[in-house]
Amino acid sequence: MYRIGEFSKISRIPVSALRYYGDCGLLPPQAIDPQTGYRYYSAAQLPRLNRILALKDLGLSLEEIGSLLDGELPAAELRGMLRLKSAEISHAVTEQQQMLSRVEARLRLIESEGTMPEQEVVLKELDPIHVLSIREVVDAPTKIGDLIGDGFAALMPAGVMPTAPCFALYHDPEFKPDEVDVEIAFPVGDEVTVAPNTPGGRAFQARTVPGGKAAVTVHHGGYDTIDEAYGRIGSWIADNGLKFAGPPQEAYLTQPDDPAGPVTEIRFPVE
Amino acid sequence: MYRIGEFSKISRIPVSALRYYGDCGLLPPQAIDPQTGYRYYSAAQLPRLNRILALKDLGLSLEEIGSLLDGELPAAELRGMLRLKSAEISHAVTEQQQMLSRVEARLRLIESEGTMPEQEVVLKELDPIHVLSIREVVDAPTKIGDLIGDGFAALMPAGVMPTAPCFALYHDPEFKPDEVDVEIAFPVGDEVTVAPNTPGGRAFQARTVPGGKAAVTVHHGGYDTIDEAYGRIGSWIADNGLKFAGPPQEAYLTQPDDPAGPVTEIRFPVE
DNA sequence: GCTTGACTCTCAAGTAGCTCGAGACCCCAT
DNA sequence: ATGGGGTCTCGAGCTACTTGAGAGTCAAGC
Repeated sequence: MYRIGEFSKISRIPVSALRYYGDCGLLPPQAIDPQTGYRYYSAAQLPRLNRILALKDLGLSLEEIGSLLDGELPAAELRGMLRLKSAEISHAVTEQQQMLSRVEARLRLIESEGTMPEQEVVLKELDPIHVLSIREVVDAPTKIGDLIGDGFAALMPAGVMPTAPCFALYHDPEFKPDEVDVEIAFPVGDEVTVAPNTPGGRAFQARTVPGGKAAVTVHHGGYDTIDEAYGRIGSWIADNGLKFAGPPQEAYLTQPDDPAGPVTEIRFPVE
Repeated sequence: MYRIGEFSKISRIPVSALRYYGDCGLLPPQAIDPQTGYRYYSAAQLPRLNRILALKDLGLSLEEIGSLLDGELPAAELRGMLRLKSAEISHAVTEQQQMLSRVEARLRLIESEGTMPEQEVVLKELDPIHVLSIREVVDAPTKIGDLIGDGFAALMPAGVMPTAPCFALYHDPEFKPDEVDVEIAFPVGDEVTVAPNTPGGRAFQARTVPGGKAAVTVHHGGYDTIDEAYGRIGSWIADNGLKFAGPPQEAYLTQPDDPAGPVTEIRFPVE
């Protein structure tokens, strides 16, 4: 029978960890002196301790280990657990590798630029969103503002309030400045399916814009400099080895009269 | 100005996380109503939030992000930080991969054996340890017990108490049952350098057994079945792609009169 | 028998990055 | 005035321990 310090020395596990394993029932001491509370361990407990360590080494949590050890090892269950773990770990590995490649991309970027960019591109998960939208081919990007105005003008009096900032979807496979196929979407509750025509006589369509992963960045400033944001997001997508997966979106996050200037969010569905 | 729920919707960050970022100074709300405590955010804060997310995505902690953002980005420091992170992540990746291969080795083992072994092999870090030792070539493994007895008989009267269980080192490059080159080591304090000869007339030598990683398992039971443990540890080392790195050790963890039977720990320095 | 120093005990708090819940307050529409 | 949904603060919970405070224990030397 060893005292905890000696047992710690021969097992090479810190005293505090041994106490912890004891307290949570994983490795109770062989005996506890009822007078002094001293824990006493025996060498015969090393196999159990080693099994705990080995399972921990496989990435199992102490709780999982406990149920395995006390459940007398139903081999099938252990197999299932390990298969799960294996999937989990290989998922973690690919995630880490992606993180590594992101870090390295960022390092290259810093070495070439000498500094960090003002705006970042991040990957986000978009929820599917139900909208009322109008789609039209316009001959100049500035007409988009008019479309939005018309849309609001039709919806507000009808008592339909957008539930999130409105946004545009660009359906052109490539950009043509004098023939833009654009859809203006107003997020609304799921139950809203009809709306009056716009002042320009256009009809709303109710549909659900699909969700999924998207590369997202924001542009802070006038519309004439928005190309920066598009350039940034494009090279980020390339750097991270992703692919376009749907029409890009442009969300208008500020009121037209915001003193801090307009803020636009650009979202490219990817992968 | 958005309330926290709206800002959460457009940033797709949970309210609780926004509050947390605000509380720890990373992203304080643009304004807080002093009457109600309501937090108000503006779209102009999205760039900062995105930067936080991007840096978090690179694996930086919130504290590191804070110091980078508030320290106005000394590019050199950021570079250093990222290089550190990069090394850290690739280290984590190789560790995870090793864990994965251990899990898969274990899975294979279960599929072939149908159950889990009673004893485990684990990798531990050995500390260098100062010992008094006697080395001799004996013609039968059973003579090792006599050597240990002689060693104790010499040390105890001289007031030298071992500080840890004594162990044997096997110096043979290969095993020969009738000619075993064995060293019996008694761990002692650093300051102990001399001891009387043993009853058999053998001289102690003071030396430090080097530390390092070792594959460790314990054998519970008589010496005649210790081959199981050697077999186990040998195949474990092979399965995990390690190499022997020094003479194996056998530590005797129990007193000869322990009612639960003897317990022996076997350690193979590796890599 | 007393002191000293090493060891051990219990209990509480800290770690990172949030999430969740309780109980109270606020805002807006009817 | 009321009701429902949003928001507030504060505290606990998550993992696997580590660290520290304050008190009790053990063995050896005087």
